[in-house]
Amino acid sequence: MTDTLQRKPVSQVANSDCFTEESLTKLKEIMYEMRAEAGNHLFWEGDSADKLYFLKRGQVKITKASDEGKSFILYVYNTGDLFGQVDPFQNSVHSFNAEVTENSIIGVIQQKDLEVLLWQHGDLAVEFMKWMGLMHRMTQTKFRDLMMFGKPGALCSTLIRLCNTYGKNHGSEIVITKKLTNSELADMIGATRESVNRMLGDLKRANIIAMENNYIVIKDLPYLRDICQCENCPVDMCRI
Amino acid sequence: MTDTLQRKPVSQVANSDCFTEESLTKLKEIMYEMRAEAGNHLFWEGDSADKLYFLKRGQVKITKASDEGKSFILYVYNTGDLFGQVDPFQNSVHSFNAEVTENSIIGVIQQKDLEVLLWQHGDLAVEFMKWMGLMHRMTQTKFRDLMMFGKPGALCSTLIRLCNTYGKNHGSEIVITKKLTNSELADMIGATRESVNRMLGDLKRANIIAMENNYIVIKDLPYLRDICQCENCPVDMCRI
DNA sequence: TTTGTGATGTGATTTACATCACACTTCCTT
DNA sequence: AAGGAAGTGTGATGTAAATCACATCACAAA
Repeated sequence: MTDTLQRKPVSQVANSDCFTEESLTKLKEIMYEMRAEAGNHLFWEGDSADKLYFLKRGQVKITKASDEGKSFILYVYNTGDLFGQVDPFQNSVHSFNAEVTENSIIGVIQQKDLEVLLWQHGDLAVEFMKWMGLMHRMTQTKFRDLMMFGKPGALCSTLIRLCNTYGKNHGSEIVITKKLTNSELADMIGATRESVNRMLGDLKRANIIAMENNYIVIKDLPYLRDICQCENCPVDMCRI
Repeated sequence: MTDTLQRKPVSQVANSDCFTEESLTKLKEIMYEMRAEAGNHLFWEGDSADKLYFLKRGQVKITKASDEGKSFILYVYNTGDLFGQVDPFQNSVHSFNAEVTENSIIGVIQQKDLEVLLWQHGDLAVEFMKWMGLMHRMTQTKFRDLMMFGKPGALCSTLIRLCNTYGKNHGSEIVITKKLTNSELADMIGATRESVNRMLGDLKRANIIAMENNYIVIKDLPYLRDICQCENCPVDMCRI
């Protein structure tokens, strides 16, 4: 139940860990591989949503842009993550953009093929349902964190999620092994760069976090937990 | 594509409409029925989450309370709605409270029984997956609306969702056939009662909405749509 | 008929956060 | 090595929304 025990030894956990080796193999069999360059888009809002994506390597951000030009980052997916929309409508469209932020290798699954697979393999269907449930809960808890505890709470929640996704233990400290700009963090919590900068400054001054050659280091995780009333949920759920 | 065409003739649409009659029957066969009085709780956060609930009659709100006593309403479920958590963890717990707000008759499905059913019936598994996808998107779009367009945007989005859930056409106007207090609306958008009151006042003065014996009537839906940059998504998704 | 209770409506004040403006740093390029 | 771009840090100011503090209203119960 301690902070360090809960976190897995590896620095990066993928949401496809929900699946057994066999199920993942079955999914991989119906994928076709594609490459996408950083800066491209996998899909735009309004595009029809009938595919699932398995990120074999790279990074994809799910974002939403407002009319005034502000951008909101809903998810950041990394190597090993599975994402996409499964919808009951024939002509369903995406509500968000998928921005490729690192050169990526992506396995694409057609919804029709997935349906056949789920139809055939009950065990996969059950695992898939659990994976979907997990992703939904991740959205819900993030929603709660960003709505209920003000911008500082949203930032602390995001830092915790970054720990769970990219964290590497270093004694009692946790290094977030991923460079992040103030602007990126701002877009993740719906705040401005300036606000994030000031909040991070406060946390540094209070010795809650520190910077080590441009990586954020968490020195006092319980403090962050306290601010966003974090209940120490499973790392697999509490992610970016 | 017009507003009136899009809305179904019945004033209330249930999320279980995602399922075929046969599938719903299969689900009903593994339910056991229970009754719950208004004011009780179906579950509290921290309770183990291993059940699904089918609301045969009544109303249940999914809420979250902050330490400072503020309450946030995540969902409002009504007759015909299916809800609950399906999780990959053995000892998974709820992150939210389920508050029974009207005397209800509820069909309870054990996760284990559901798994067997999905395992056996591929067609049900596919439908179930689509239902889960729809619920997830509902959460995502609500998240976006409440985060990106300020409190007025959040309120307009909520009014539109209320239309899609409880709306009844009356000529060019839409009556929200459900009494709502300012406080309730406030808890749905994470604002204060006073703010909601002022915003509703503004909308009334601008002739966007009106009150008719304590029911909200929407007189200018396009205006609401504009404020929260609503893209006219399917009514089944854009709900409370 | 009064009294209590929950809801609405509204002003004054405070607070949180965005916006604007600009200096400073890093590091990449050619 | 100089110039530029991208990022950081921070003050001053503006604004949305919360908070506080009441007045009023509707209506049910005593």
